[in-house]
Amino acid sequence: MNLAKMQAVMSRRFDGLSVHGIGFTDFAILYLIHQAPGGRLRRTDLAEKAGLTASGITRMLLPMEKTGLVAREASERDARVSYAVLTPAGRRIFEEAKETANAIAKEILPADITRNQSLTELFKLLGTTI
Amino acid sequence: MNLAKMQAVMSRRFDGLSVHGIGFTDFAILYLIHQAPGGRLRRTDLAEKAGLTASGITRMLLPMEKTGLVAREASERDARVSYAVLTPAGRRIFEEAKETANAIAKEILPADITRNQSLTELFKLLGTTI
DNA sequence: TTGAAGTACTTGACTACTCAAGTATATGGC
DNA sequence: GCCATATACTTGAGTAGTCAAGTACTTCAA
Repeated sequence: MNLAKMQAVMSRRFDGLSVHGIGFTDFAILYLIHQAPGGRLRRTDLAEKAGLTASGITRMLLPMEKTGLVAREASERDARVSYAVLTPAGRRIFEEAKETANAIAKEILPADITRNQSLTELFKLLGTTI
Repeated sequence: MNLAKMQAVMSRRFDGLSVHGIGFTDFAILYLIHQAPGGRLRRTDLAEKAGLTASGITRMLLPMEKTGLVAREASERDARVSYAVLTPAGRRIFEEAKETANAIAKEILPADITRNQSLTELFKLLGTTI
């Protein structure tokens, strides 16, 4: 229950990203592509990292391709895979949204560093147990 | 990102509840009604506790009313509110599903108590900061 | 070198929500 | 007593996913 509520509160808070015309998941996707080696990610890997299914990624990326935030790039080695890359517009929106996201994160997390630390520690913990 | 993934993994794990014919949110709803004082909850309060909107509750409860897990109870004082209560069938299913949920939770959480403790502590922490 | 099994992705049909607007009732100040 | 404002809930339309099935390609072993 706490988890569901927490999740609900989190994504509600990050609604501030909508000023950039993107949602929380879109931001996550831009982030993941941005920091991937070579600035590109196979859709399958993107799905795994974002905690979605492959079909979820197809559907999320469709409007993002239409509005020109991300683009497809074929693989030279494997005709099945297509990479997701950021367009210049996508990079720009991501940088802007990152500022907003950071501001929101700072607002949510207390200034108190010890708390912040236990938070990251907690996430680490959850990462290992799941 | 971690949060989204964690949430995804969690609800995937709790798919085991489907043997009882209910999902994770349904279980949460049964739980919340069950442990409410008087065994009943205003739909609004249920929404707040479950981290949903009022309309989300309306839609979740609709099939649960049809299959006879929960029922409506009018308020004597306020004609606007209707309480959600468990039917005998709902109570039975809840008790059965609780066993399953506990088993899943034990499987997910490590036997190590210190970890478990920091987990609950973390949740407490998040409760205060959000 | 071919065919069986596996992987990457898309699509159709569905679920579980959300928000905005609407209905019904309650409350508090005048 | 009556109106403005607020609260509880429902409903229509839309979004963000899921799963199962299908297509296209790859790999590997006989």
